[in-house]
Amino acid sequence: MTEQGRPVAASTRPPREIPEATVARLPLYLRALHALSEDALTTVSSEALAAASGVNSAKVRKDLSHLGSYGTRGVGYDVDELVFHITSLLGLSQRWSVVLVGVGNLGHALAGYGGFASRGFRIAALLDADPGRVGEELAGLRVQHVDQLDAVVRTSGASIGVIATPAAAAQQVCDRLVAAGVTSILNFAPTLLQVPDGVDLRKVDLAVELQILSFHENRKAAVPAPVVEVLL
Amino acid sequence: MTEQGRPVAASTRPPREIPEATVARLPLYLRALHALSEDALTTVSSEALAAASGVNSAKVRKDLSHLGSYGTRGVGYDVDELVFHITSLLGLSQRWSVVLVGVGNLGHALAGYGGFASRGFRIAALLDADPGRVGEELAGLRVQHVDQLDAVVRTSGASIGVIATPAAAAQQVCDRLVAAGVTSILNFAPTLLQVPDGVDLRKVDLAVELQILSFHENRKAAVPAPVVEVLL
DNA sequence: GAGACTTTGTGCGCGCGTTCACAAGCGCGT
DNA sequence: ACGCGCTTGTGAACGCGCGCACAAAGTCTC
Repeated sequence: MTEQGRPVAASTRPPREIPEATVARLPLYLRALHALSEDALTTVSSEALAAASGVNSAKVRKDLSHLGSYGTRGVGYDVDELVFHITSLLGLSQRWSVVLVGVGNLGHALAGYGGFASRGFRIAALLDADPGRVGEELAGLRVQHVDQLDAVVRTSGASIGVIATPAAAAQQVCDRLVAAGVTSILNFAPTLLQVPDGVDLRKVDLAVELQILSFHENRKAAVPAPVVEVLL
Repeated sequence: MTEQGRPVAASTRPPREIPEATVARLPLYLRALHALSEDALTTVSSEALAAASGVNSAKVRKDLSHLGSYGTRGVGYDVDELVFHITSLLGLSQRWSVVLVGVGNLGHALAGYGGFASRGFRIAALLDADPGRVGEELAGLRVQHVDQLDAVVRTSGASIGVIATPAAAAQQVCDRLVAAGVTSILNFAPTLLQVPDGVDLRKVDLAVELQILSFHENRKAAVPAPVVEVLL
């Protein structure tokens, strides 16, 4: 976050396309680096960072090489420098405003989740379609009606939307968000959303995760004692 | 779910290894199929299923071919038959008991999340380390102290554990779950967990998802107007 | 100052997953 | 009974990402 040793002239250029798989790991590195930083470590080897992030060391080196060469052979990477560059590449040096739609169980949890604020995300507004929930105070914010969506997005300048509504309402909320100018959406509703080009969409599906576990659990139970035919 | 046309002798064999990528999509197909089923459709083409699941039709066919050939050329797939086979392959024809550790914001949301019960997952117990939370009633269950973990897992026969604790406690909880016999873990804590071989581990990291969105958002803002050097 | 040691950066081969494209198969209409 | 049209199932090419292994490059010791 602070200034590093030298002025470093040409290093600002984000060299080219960064592989999506690398992007997905950068937050992990960042988290590990913050932990290392709190332990007052100034440099870290790819091996150590790999261990702390749960990946392969070669992968770490290749990933970091994509954002320029900030390592020193024989030494490793400067922790603060890496933190700075990853933070800046991920766009976390600015605060993003996030609009959260759907204040049910999950929405409550998300609104109260500390991990958002700690990484530069500011919840700009909470919205819900249920009049019974409008006005409720939550995480220092007052829940507003979803009809306010357009106005709220525009005045807050939010470009990220989080959908935590029931599946049936998700597409409509999504459309409204897009229409209001949101260009990145994180969807927790268990449904397929259609977004126009230029809008990024990520999905977190809790039920799917459990079902994948269930598959493997089923396999574990079936292989040692192959009692599969009982079903017919 | 019901019996299909003929007795079908050799079709029960889950033919071989199913690619992990396919497994991850099966729940999506299942969801789409349930929707089709409610619309009283009896057959579905790979094209239609693909559209409903948000994937490519060739991928759908290849995925479904991994679980045996249940399609009819010129017609498509029998919806009920597909539902039956996918359900059974994913192990959803039995109810899995799930132990949920950590009843903070996220834990509350998870406990109240309907998507679990609707797919054959039964929350067997809620656990928390905070004595102030023990005894609280939630989703029809009483929160128990985490010291009960071993006993609860053994008596309920739960093989799936969900960790929704703070990061600092996650590894310890994980170790306890494994020691008690849990063989699949879904981790919501933002930390790297170590598990022994034979234990499946999946991770859901809300902060990481937002940071990935932030990266793309940052790119979108940077490319049209390349104002990146302002930071130095 | 030179050599030994450490660690980065990357060229390369491999395997998985995606997609195209098409032959084989099935039903329906005539 | 036969052919037409539709849809599956899959062979094959492609591309991405992973991980090994090593040369390049820097540090440290003596």
